Amino acid sequence: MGVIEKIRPATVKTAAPQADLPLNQILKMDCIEAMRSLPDACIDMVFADPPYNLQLGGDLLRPDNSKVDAVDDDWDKFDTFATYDAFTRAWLAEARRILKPNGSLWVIGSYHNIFRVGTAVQDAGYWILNDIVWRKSNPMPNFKGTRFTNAHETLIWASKSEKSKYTFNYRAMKTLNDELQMRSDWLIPICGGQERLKRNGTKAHPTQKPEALLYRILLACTKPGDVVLDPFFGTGTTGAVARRLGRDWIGCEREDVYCEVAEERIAAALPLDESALKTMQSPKSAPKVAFGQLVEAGYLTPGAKLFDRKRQFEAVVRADGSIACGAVDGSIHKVGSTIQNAPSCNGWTYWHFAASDGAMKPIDDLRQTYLLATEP
Amino acid sequence: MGVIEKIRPATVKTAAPQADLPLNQILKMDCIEAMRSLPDACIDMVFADPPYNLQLGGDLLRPDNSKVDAVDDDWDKFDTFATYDAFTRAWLAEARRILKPNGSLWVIGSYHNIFRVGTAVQDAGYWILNDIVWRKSNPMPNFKGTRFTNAHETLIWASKSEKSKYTFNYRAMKTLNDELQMRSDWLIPICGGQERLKRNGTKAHPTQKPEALLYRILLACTKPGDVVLDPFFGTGTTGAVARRLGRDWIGCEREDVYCEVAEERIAAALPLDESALKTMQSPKSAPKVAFGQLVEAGYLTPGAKLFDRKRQFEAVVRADGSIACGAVDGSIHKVGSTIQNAPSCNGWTYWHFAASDGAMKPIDDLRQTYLLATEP
DNA sequence: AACATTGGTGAATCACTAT
DNA sequence: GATAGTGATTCACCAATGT
Repeated sequence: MGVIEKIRPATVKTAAPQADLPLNQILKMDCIEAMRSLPDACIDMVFADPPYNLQLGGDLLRPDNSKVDAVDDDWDKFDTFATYDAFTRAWLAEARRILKPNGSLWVIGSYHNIFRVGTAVQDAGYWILNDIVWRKSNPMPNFKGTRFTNAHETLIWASKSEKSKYTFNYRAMKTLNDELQMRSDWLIPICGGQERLKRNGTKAHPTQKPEALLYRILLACTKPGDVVLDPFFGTGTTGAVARRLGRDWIGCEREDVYCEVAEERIAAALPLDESALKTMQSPKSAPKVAFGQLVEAGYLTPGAKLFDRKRQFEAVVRADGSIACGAVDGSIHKVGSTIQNAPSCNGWTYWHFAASDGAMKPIDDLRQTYLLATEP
Repeated sequence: MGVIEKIRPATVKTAAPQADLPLNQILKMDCIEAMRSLPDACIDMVFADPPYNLQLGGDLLRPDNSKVDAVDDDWDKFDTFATYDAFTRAWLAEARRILKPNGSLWVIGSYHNIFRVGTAVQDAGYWILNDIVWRKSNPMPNFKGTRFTNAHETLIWASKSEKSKYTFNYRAMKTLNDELQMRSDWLIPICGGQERLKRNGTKAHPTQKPEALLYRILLACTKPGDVVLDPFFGTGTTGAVARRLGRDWIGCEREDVYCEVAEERIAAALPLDESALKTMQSPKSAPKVAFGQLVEAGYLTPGAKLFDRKRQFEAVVRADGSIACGAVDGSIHKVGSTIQNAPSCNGWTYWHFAASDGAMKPIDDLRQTYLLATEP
């Protein structure tokens, strides 16, 4: 019997002062302008899929309106990069302002732009937690045979600052990946088939992202009820997945066509019910049990003997829940670390007791039994 | 039969004025100084494995309390991003000067530094051709369960300029990859076992790269007789592979110990061993599918019901790919074994879902469908 | 000889709470 | 803010030893 059964339901979040946020809406304007209309520290996650190419076509902010003669290729390139960098730094700064202190940022890009974005992320004060590789199971081939098949895109996951206590649902990710830690390389098909949104028979958006990608991101790094903002909303993949997973969302998008498609799509995306939303929890969210409680409750009698797995050490349980091993005494953890000369020790798994059948079992088993018996 | 045999003989090169180059030698000095001693446009490829600027905190302990041997060498320490950027731009500029017009650059890094390096590569006038993901088959886990397992590093491949007629041995790569185009994600084990160089019983260099990685790079982007320069030579992986493949090399390295180890190693010039060849020839990973992927991909919706063949038990699919059957929850395998009180259970064949025609089908059918749809 | 068990390790930005 | 206490946390591969 595992630990899972003991997990309490998600604690109810204290009424968030978010009543004035434009939740679950598309702000039909430039993303920087849109973010400026929001208060500081109100967003749990920003997911951004910014323009990749550097052919800006007047779309983006140009710090000064000077026109550069495209005589020198290198200079022209530099100007283009500088313009893109300025735009990137501007939206990243706004995004960081509206992020809560423990909020996090996801950005996706390809080799055309991701290095510039990543540098700007670091310079803006974010703290990179991982870079993630989206491996496409069905990428477009390199028709000319001149390069390697460009079969992946890169995502950056960063917290607002180095000290942030960001959300990472470790256990849910491990469960999702067949009880192995989720790695930084994800194999996910590109968006096609029924999922690919069409408008007048052609694809509605050139770079629609697969829902599976957003699903994993939101499941990993947000909690139900969190607010996710997407500055480049497009056809609303972020909104659709957020709604399904019981997260609130805010989108920024200037193109009317995209907004229409996104609104239809999200309306059709049904939220999951609460039981389906539940994910595997880490044992640390289970109520704590002090070793002394087991003694009080009679699961172990004062005077009982505890052993390490190899029976090299023997300790005696005392009435107050401390244990003594030779001259060393104290908590199960402290004695364990002292006699091993280790910096730390989890006494629950280090110490064993002799069960009625003579087998040695970790005292953590007793804790589980106690939890089962005392859970309301 | 390896791939080597398929390589065409070197096309006759126009009399190369390279008689005065320090071929197949280690220049025992700072790499910028070393490159300055070389003439313009004399190198076919630069492969660089620069310091990553890891910025590690305190010690990291494994679950068994042993200490992780961190990279704490002085050569990896930089005060600020600005210092690191200046260093990066300086060596990239020298490297570009000594590259032939059709030469190309490879750089490897992790999320700590690769974004800054990539930005500098673009700003220096190089033209990025691909970014390549080295997926590690055996990375170090994330011991604390705080992030995704950092399971890859990133390489950038760039030509000297946009107009360069760079070398890409498309046919050799396709042959190496079972007659499929070589993709931008490469699965290669980290360097260990016999290949890992030791000095006094401990690793000679903290970040020795696997020969398989260099093998693929040199095979793809150089011709026999080409000159490869490595500004951060370390223990000479680049030199060893270059020699085996009939390429000339030049290394830059300041540390005497690394130079000694590298010289011995290259002199020994071991032929590729069988295991290394195998890793290079069969880069495809086993098509393993986690149950959670089916949920992410929409093959099963959270909230869907699963049944055993006799419909005695019913379980609900949850968002993270766990299932819940009454009070029991966990993976499809664990829940199956628990409710049957069996030591183990193959969830794929035990659990069934109701197909659109009402028939009960094992979820393994979904896995097969998914594999067919996503097989790379 | 063949197989099972144990121990070691790899470019890592690796905890949280109460006092 | 610093310190101390509690206790959560690992995958693949290789080498050496044990059965």
